[in-house]
Amino acid sequence: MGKKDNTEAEYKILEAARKVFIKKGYAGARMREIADEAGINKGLLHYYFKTKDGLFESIFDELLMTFAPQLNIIFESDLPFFEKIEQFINQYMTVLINNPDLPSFIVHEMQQNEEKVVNAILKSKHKPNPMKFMMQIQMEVATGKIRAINPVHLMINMVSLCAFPFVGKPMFKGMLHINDVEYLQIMEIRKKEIVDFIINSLKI
Amino acid sequence: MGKKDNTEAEYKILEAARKVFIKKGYAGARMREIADEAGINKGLLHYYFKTKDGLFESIFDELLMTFAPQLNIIFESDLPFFEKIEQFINQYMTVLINNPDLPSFIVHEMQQNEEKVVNAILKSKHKPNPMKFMMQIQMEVATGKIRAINPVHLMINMVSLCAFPFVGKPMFKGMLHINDVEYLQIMEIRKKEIVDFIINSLKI
DNA sequence: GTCTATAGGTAGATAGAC
DNA sequence: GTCTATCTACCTATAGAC
Repeated sequence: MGKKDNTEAEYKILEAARKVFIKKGYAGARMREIADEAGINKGLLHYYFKTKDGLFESIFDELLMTFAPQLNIIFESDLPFFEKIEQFINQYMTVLINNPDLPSFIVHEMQQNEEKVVNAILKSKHKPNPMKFMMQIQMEVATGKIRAINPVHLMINMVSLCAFPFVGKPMFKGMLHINDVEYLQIMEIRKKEIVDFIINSLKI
Repeated sequence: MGKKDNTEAEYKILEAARKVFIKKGYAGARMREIADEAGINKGLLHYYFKTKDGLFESIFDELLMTFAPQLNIIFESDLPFFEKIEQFINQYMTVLINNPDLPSFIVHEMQQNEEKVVNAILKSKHKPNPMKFMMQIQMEVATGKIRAINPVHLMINMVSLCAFPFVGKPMFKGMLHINDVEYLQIMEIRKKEIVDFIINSLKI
């Protein structure tokens, strides 16, 4: 077997690493399992990525960026208030539906290495900056467009209503006695449910 | 050193195991670290608990029970609807504020071993059964007491608004530039914020 | 019951043939 | 570039002294 396109092996390794790390977490993942998943040899992992830690960082940064820019859409856009909320919910839920196991992975690894991860986010050019959005909320309150509400909690509410159903998927699946496919269908319907829930709560 | 009260050593081990498992997760926890945390020898762990897996199960079942019975309070009580919601939010948030690292641990380990954990819950006498509560929601809608809302999503909303701020604590702390003490203060205020948010959303 | 010492297994990482 | 074989370190678990 001659030499292959090196980008292909590297790509297969990254794909496999993403899959295994997301499923098992950093501590639970095995270099052996990543190699098997990629269909290559264990030694080759260390040829492309010196250490497990290096491989992890290569994929983690990329995964973080799957979420952070989506958050910035709401925080920094100039849309009218209710439209901004609706667009954020739809867009964020779509990302989550397409990556249902990602939230659990992110929050777990963030907790394992809080300062390291938080610093990585803050240094990133995609750093979430909710201040503009929270000021817009206060403006809406001040001008009587919505009821008085604490901007910090409204922001937390929006993210929580979208993200937790994916983090707690096993629990809700068990309580509702449904399978993965049915759960994702519920999440699809949920886009509109969340928007209605928030908008109704904000009306004067 | 003579023999000590055996319940004391066992208690210290369980305390230490709970702390280390919650912080590091099953895969990341080390028997050595648990022994050190308990102030006893590594060999003694295996005297009281044959295996790491056995020690884990000893504490995990107990931790699960910290949450499930609280959920049943809302699902099975006979309180008027809005009072039931308020009591649930206050009670559940109090549990979470007193155990802020528990949600991340539970959801991560549930995902690692979904069928095993879900079966353990379903077999438990504290099994969460949201059916009664969801039927009450439908009754409120039918009698025109609240706006039309999907009971499944209202139930998910209530849990999500309480639990996610703890799962995503590192993220929110980073975004808001605050420390742990300040974060818990926000969570204390949040009890009322969540109740207001839900009640306002349900009004006709 | 509590400790020390160590066995047995497996993980990440390296060396070297091809 | 890709593989096999192996090293070293660490982790769980056991054996045995006290």
